[in-house]
Amino acid sequence: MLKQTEITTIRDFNRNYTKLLGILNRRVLETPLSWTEGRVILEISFNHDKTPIEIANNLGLDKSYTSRILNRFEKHGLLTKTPSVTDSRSIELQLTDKGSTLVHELDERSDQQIRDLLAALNDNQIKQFYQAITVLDQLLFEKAVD
Amino acid sequence: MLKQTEITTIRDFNRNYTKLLGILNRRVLETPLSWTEGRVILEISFNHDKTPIEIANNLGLDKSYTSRILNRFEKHGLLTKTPSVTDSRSIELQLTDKGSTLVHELDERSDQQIRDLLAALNDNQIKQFYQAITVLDQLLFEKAVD
DNA sequence: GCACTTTAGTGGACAAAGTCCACTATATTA
DNA sequence: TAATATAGTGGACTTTGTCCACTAAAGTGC
Repeated sequence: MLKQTEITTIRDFNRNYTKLLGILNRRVLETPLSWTEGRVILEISFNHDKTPIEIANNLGLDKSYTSRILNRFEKHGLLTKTPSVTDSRSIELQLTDKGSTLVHELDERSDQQIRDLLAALNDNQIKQFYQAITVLDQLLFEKAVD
Repeated sequence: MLKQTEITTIRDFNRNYTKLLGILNRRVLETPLSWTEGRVILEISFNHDKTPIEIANNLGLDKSYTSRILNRFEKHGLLTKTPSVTDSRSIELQLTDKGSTLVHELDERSDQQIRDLLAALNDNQIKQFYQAITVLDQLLFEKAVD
């Protein structure tokens, strides 16, 4: 099926690509947030997660760890907690204006990360890149038919 | 150049892809080594690094941190250190048989990671995947001409 | 040769990130 | 109603990584 040289090519690409993204991510992270904190606040914003447990589950984090992160967010005025009306063991999270502003900033930096990634390419190459990404996305994440 | 929707597609792909690789990596990491330790021992083996400072530089690690990792490796019989003949401040590293065996095991697990990645795809899809990876690799890492 | 600066490796002290466990208070199930 | 499961929290801990200072050996300019 796959030759050893092809596996090696894919492995090398994966290593190089994740490394490159990691380097570009440093710019995204030039914020008060750590990598995981960034994922958490984006998860709250983007997926409209309402409770700590959802976030912990969706991101695969320890619930205790998540709890502490959310406490820090609250302390820094990024979100507010209100008791859940449907389950009084639970809590609902709302981003404050400050929190939303930060999310917006992270979002723009992430967009910039992509532009940086492609900065050295010309229009035709960017088109090729996008098409290749689309192929991978469909194959891995969208269960495209043959 | 890039539409916002395209940027979002790329961002989503990057997030999903790194997440998926991270999950598959857990299997690779079912060894006595942490992620960074794995990178270090592979670097010693693959790039034939001979000195701690080369490893620290190549992997972007703190030299103190690297020193401690290498000490652990020595303690666990994965490598031996010999004084450099050309620079007596420095040290040359050699993997022991045990170290080489571990590298081989990591290598096989990494290959298996790729197979797992593509496990749900049929032959034609695997071919498409490989071609797309090749395109990305050339565009990002091989400075291919237009 | 001799002062000066740089470099390789190490360890102490610390910070950041993440895990594990126990606990309380609710909710769910039988 | 009794037993069990779940949400959230905090204490204690480990792992991971950073920063700084130090020694000993090179390298550099003269």
